[in-house]
Amino acid sequence: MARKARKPLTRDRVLRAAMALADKDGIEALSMRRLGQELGVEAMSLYNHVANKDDLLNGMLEVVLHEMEIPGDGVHWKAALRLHAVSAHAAFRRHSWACQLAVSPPSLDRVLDVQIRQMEWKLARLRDGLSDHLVYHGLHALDSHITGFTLWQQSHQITADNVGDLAAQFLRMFPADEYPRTYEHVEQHMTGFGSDTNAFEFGLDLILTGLERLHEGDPGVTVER
Amino acid sequence: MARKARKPLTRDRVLRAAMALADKDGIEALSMRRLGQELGVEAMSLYNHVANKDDLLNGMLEVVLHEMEIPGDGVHWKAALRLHAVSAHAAFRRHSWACQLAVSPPSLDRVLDVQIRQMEWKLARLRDGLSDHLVYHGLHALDSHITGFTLWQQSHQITADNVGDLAAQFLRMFPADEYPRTYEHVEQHMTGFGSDTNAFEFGLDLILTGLERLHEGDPGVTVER
DNA sequence: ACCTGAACACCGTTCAAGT
DNA sequence: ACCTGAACACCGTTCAAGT
Repeated sequence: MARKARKPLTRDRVLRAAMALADKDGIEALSMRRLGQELGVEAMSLYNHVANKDDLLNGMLEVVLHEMEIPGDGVHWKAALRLHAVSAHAAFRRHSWACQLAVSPPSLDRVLDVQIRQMEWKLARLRDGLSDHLVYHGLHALDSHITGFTLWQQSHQITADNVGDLAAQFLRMFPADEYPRTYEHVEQHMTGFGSDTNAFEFGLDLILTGLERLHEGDPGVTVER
Repeated sequence: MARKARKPLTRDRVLRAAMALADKDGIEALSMRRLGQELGVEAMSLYNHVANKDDLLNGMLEVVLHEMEIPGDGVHWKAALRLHAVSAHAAFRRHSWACQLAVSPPSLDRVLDVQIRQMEWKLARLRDGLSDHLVYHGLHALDSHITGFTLWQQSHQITADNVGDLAAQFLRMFPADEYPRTYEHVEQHMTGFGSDTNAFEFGLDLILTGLERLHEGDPGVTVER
């Protein structure tokens, strides 16, 4: 039997293993002991490559943020922001633990470089098409949609292991006569009334087009200032 | 000295104490041992009134959901949904731990009655003004804004104890020449360029007005179907 | 320089034992 | 019926000790 030639432990290898574990078994399964085990090492060894667990989580988030697309300057501001938002959503869906981390950062006293660079880019592109006031609120609307929709979507996700329970509960709790709208809505979800990818883009377009309309001075769009 | 006449422990008293603790010290400070201590009882006693910690968290969330306003039938669908969304946002802000719970429920196999009733109401009101297809996506856009914006807002919250660190880091990380837009944006936040309550309503109005426009067959609003 | 074992202060939860 | 003490199987993290 071949002797297992263990590769030397590095911060990068620790991060990758942690991401793989979180992707597979969920972020709640990621413990220092379990991660060490996965790497064939005692948990305490990890502290040679990572300051602590928060540092580990921060590092994992950083990798995911780098997976998000930043279109070049040739693209129109609205299309560019749309592309970025869609790729951000996709990255968060690939790593279901990441959006949670992005929105409730383990250590509030650290901001990642990549986060600031993305923010700067988004603000610059918004400014290409909108006034100061709309840029300010537009960033909030855009960012909150990216993370908010993703989290909301995850909370409604039906995973393979709870689909049976949910189906049974569904019939018990949503009787068609008592909750007709909800029954219909859930039915629409199950019959593919709208695909999941389009749901994200639907809200995204409401925001982007709404912003553009406001900039054009559309009086029909009422927003207090 | 007066003998402390301890009120009998009930599920309700446990829930209230847990909420008070989470409101004060954050959800991460809420442990069964700490909660028992707060109630003058051993942690194990709590299991007589609560099935387990997930049940406790579910109960806490339920109380918060009941704090959200459901306007009567006299109100126009758009105004009614707006009022509900604003009151939901306010409830989540009063209990900063609740939105996290709503969006990543501790036990996925349980849906709260109040959640279904609210969903039914929202769908009915949306249907008062919109077509089937818009109701379907409209609910997603609305719900994801309520929880998503709140979570996003919380992640950017500056609390009293980290304001010093952030101010220092701010100057170090956002040099005006390197990140001019971000610098300006953060400055706008600090000088009250837009108040926080309006930020939520800004995005809310983009969604509600956008939905209405789509229903009126506005060709300028491009959304794939 | 990196890894380890033992230890510390925490968790949620069970269960037999008390009243 | 309700509360408790001891215990179990977990956490993150420290630190002296090994190589």
